[in-house]
Amino acid sequence: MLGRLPPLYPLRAFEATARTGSVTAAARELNITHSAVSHQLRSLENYLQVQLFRRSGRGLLLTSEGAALLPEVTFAFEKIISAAAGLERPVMTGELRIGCVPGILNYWLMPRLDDFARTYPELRLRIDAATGPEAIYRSTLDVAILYGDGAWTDLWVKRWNDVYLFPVASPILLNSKPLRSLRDLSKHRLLFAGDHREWQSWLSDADGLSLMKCQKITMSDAYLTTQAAVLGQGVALGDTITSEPLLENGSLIAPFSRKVSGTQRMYVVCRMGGMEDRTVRAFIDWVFASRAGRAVVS
Amino acid sequence: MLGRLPPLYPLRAFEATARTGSVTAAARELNITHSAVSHQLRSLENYLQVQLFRRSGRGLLLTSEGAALLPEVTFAFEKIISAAAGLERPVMTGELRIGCVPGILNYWLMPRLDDFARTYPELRLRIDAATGPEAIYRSTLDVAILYGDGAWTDLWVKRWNDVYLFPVASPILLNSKPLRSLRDLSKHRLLFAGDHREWQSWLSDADGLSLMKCQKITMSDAYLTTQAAVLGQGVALGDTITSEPLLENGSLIAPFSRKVSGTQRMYVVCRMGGMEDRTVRAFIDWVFASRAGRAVVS
DNA sequence: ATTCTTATGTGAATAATTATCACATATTGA
DNA sequence: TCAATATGTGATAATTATTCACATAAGAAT
Repeated sequence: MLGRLPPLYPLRAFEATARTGSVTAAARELNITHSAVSHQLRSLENYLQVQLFRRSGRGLLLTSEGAALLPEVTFAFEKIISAAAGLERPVMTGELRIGCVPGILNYWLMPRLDDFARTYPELRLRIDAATGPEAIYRSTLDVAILYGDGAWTDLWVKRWNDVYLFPVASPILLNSKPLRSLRDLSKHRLLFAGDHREWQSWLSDADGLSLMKCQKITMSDAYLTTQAAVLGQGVALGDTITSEPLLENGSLIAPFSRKVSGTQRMYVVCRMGGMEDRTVRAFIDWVFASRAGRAVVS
Repeated sequence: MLGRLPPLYPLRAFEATARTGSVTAAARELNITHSAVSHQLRSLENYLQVQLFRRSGRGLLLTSEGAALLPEVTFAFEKIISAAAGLERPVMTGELRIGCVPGILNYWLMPRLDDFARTYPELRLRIDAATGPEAIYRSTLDVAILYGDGAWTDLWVKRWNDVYLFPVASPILLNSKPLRSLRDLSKHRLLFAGDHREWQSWLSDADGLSLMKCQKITMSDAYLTTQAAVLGQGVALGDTITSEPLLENGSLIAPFSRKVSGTQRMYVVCRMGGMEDRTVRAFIDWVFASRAGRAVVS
């Protein structure tokens, strides 16, 4: 190995960017921010002293040097991936205990679980609804997808997805009782998950109104409010992840386009050394690879 | 790129270790410590959940998994190196001004300079003896190989080599005036470079003696004392780098096997943004690749 | 056997790199 | 012209890589 290897992570950023044709797409693929990719590209160009892209405002274009580099690098990385994947190693066996907040569990995880389970047929899966990390601490669960502030001590935590909130209701309900303006909301029943903060934040973002005096029903979690909304029981605050399939198949309608970001975020969590467990890591890798905002499973 | 890339720097450590068959050799090749390589290997095995080496005390042996991985990875890295090297880019031209402490300059740099110059035929080189970083600050020099404590502010500094010191003298001198024991030293003339600290440290390491009362000559740098030793003028403190060729061709003899490490070290230095200059980086890369302790140029 | 020398392993601390955040800038298209 | 979308950037945070200082282990040398 006489020559010198260029910095490898910048190179991987280049590869993904050049292949997808976009910094943003590369960032999504690599599960990092576009900012990180942008920095890496700059540092690679600087290191190689070659311009790899021509910037044209909104998009990038490979220069001839970049175009020459891309296939070689793609090939090399694919070689590495396949070599690493092809290593003989024990089949994944044992039990993996997964926790998940109810909404994501029903509308995101359940429909995709088959994909994961199929990959590790020898793995026994146990799925539990969980709203906090307690079961992880207690070692009753190995991994969990949770909503919160991410400040759970002594746990391995990684941000998974941001959540954006907007009102949703059943088309049947809206048919009988229209919802065209904010004012109309007061004629509806509002469905609260947990506390009132999220609705409050949406309303105040909408026009500075605070909670209007209309009927309110509070339920323990977003899954229940969403289900209630589907059944025409009232207007819930849906989120980008759980409501997506319901909007798509027509079970729900989003009468307002305004979205506010949730007061907290989605995190993937396991115990401190948990990532050393292959099954845990496999699940976490899969969760990030299948992450919302990417290709949707039909 | 569906699969996931394993951590790349650990992978590069694996490649070098597996290819050379030794952690130490890999570390030398990568210009990092064996400790770093060892850590990386462990973390790669841990990540892949595969044992890549079988440890047998003093050496390593590839497992069958490791053996399967090696050629693929070597191939991939070579592909990357050749692709990066093959990029169209301007020939290196202009002037590169190199400074070096006199001893290394004469006994290490000079004999190897041809190798560097041949690689960049369009580059005009200017070589100066330099004992400190002043000329770098003044922008009279672009890079330098210096002896010191490395604490030069506002400069890019990287440790190059440690230096070990031991007495050296001409065989002719020793023929006429033997030097078998420490006591014999007092009958000789000692040659000091700069200050007395280095001799003092060797003597105190040898038997707690401080500077004995024998004749002393002080010269400005180690090149002069070494030359004086070659000419039979006395006993100098040679170092591992500069004395090596002289010991090899018989111009000098090291009557004692005891070595002490120098009070300071060798560093490669340039101005802060200097590494962005391709010629500077090329030289620094070359200096580290040709570093003492590696293959010797005949 | 005992010491020397050479090689690898390890935990804690440091250095360096990579990634994020919070904006800024620029382009396209409604 | 104003959103909406995409990239760029400096400052900061987080993560990785590397060193350090010492431990361990096995051949080689005495």
